[in-house]
Amino acid sequence: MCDFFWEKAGSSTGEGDLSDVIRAAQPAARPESSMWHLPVGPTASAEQEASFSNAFGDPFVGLGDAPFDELPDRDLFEEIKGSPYQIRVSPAIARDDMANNIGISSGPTIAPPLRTPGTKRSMHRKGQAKKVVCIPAPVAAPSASASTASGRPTNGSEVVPSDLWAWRKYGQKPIKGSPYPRGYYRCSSSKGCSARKQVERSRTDPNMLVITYTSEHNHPWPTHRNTLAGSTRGGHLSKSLSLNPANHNPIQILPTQVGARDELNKMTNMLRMPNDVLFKQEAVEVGARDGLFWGLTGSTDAKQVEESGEKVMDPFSLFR
DNA sequence: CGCTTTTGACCAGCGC
DNA sequence: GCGCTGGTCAAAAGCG
Repeated sequence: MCDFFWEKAGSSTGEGDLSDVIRAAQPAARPESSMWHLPVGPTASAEQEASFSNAFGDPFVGLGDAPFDELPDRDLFEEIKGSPYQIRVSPAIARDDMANNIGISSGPTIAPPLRTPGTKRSMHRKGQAKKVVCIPAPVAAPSASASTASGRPTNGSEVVPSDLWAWRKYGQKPIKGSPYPRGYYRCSSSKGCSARKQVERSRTDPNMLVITYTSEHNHPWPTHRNTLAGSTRGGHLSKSLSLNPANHNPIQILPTQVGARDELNKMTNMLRMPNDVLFKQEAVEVGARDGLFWGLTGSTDAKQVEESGEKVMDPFSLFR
């Protein structure tokens, strides 16, 4: 299972119902909407893959605050279906009782979020901006899975998707009820930045990473990342996925941008590959290049774009 | 030297 | 008040 949260635009209190979410997602009202897409899971059917492919260029599904404690009723679900924003969840994490309660299949196109009880602790932190995203866990090469780039044993640490922000790990704790530890990261791009993120594997779907972002960055994107000394932050995309739920990244791949369409077609073909590799690894890269995760890019590419002053990213540079 | 990760200790909130 | 749990701190050590 992967926990889901609905984003209520303009609010970080975690309050509000799903209707607010849908209305807030209307393009006219929120053109800058930085919605997130939940990739179809590894068991996607051809039909689901097609739906996934068709999602290129679509707005993405919103995630964020407001724990969604109850399944939506039929009317609300119809409202969701009528919205321009589709809600996709991994079939692997769509519950059977969703279908029973709402009369839909647990396909990828539209499904209600999971029941997310929400811990008392998480609930008591009122007023703190929080975004939760679920992504396919990057699959590291065997040689890299057991140790960091610096050669230290990782003691079970995740291969954490990186982004343009510099994160410094400051703790790791085993979480009760989960076989996987949770890593704690803070922004090291700027002193005094309160941005934090937590990374853990979904306890019921180990192929998914649950990343919780807390607080916003109080500074612009770093012009360059800090020294990599002692860092595990490599620039290799197959091990390094970037995502930016704060939607601060000015570098985005859009289907209409030069070179992007061919790349998207390529991704579409990739998505038709009926194997786990696609969804466990390739889909991550597809998501990265497609903008399924906004502003995904390797640090090198970001630097190149920045230095050249261009805002259009060369997707093929990611293969170099 | 300045950065990183690792890891045990410490602290605070919550339930009983 | 006590114990459990999650979140943070800080020392140690490695890397470029």
